[in-house]
Amino acid sequence: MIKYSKNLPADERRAVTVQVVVELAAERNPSDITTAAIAKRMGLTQGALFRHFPTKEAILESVTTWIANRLLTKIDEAATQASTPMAAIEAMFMAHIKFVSEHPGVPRILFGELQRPGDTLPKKMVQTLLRQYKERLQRLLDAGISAEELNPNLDISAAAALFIGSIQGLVMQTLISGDTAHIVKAGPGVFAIYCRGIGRTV
Amino acid sequence: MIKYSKNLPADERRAVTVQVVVELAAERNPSDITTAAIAKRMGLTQGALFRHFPTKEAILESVTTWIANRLLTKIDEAATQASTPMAAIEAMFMAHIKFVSEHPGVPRILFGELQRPGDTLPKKMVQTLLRQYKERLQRLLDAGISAEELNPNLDISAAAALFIGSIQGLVMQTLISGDTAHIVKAGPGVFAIYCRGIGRTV
DNA sequence: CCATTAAGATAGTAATTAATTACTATCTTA
DNA sequence: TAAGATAGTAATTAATTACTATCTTAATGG
Repeated sequence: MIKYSKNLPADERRAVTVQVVVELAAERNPSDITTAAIAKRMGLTQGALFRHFPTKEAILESVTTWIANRLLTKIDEAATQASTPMAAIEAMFMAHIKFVSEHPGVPRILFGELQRPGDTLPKKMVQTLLRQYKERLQRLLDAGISAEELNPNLDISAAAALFIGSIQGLVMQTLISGDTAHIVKAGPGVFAIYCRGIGRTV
Repeated sequence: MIKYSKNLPADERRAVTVQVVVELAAERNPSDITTAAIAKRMGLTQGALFRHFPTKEAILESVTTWIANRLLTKIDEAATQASTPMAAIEAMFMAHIKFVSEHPGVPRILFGELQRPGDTLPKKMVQTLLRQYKERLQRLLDAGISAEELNPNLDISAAAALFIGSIQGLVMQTLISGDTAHIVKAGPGVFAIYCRGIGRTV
């Protein structure tokens, strides 16, 4: 396993570090992740981390960048393959819950960053990510109305909020049950109700 | 202000402490709240806290108890005043977002506790709260189907998850915008879509 | 009005944290 | 294969954490 290799090139070490943080965030509250824990998971000493990142904050910045790139790429790929706006919204939903089920730490990291007081760089990055996410969503919802797939009187902003919320609700469910696979199983049922809520006819 | 009074009776001091934690959770990540910060907010020294609570964990237990009692009472009051199951669901939703807008720290505390590894007492208390919440919800949804207000083929479990998620989505929105009043303004729009999603006709 | 007691202040503790240090092992390449 | 660059180690730092022991003050009932 590369994760336990020593003397990795700096860029690989940084990449592995990001992965380890995402991994640890699946197991505990992201704000409880210490630099010692990150290093230990890689089989490194704590001090070695600071050869590759100037501060702990810089690690979180890299993690946020990875999440943003990865998530937006995944949902864009899914959406572009769909033929109708409604199909694109569904594909986006499924791609998102697949990503989250593969990386259960991700929503915790995002939610955690948003809670931080003041204007830290990682927090602003998460806000940017969610803004971009919302833009894509609203574009699709607009297109769906134009294509007469959706309720013409739909409140676009509310529909976007509920879309994000539906995923967050599934995340809550997995936190209650402790079963990360639950989100994929329960996802379609939740989306069906959402779909009915924004749709043209029932 | 009672909060800054000295020499409060022990039970009052404990009550004030709980309020202060809820207050602080609105401003920062709940897991970043230190005993020093709690004491400072009350105009007390840090050591004085431990006259009233044996451990920090015990403070969190009291906070969770307060939230559970308060939230369940509020939604029960709201639901019992409604005449139809659907009206009760709506009243429950509005009561919940009102409570959350008055105490923005509450959903953060609940989400934070759920993330903790292992089986801490506060975590189990939150799981119990959410289970009780879901029970009430599913009872109302069942009644709504019987009363022919709701889609007879409704996936009750998914509908409950989406209900909780819709609130969580609104919370996310407030975290992005930083505007706690937003949740009350945007709430009805989100609920309208939810309502359409579970409803019988459109 | 004073003695008792509950509440709080003061001044600590040990453990943990992110970060820094001087040093060593390993890889690359000319 | 020697020299320089890169990656990691081990020990230590100052700050912060939850928690405790001891002293002081304020409220209250006889």
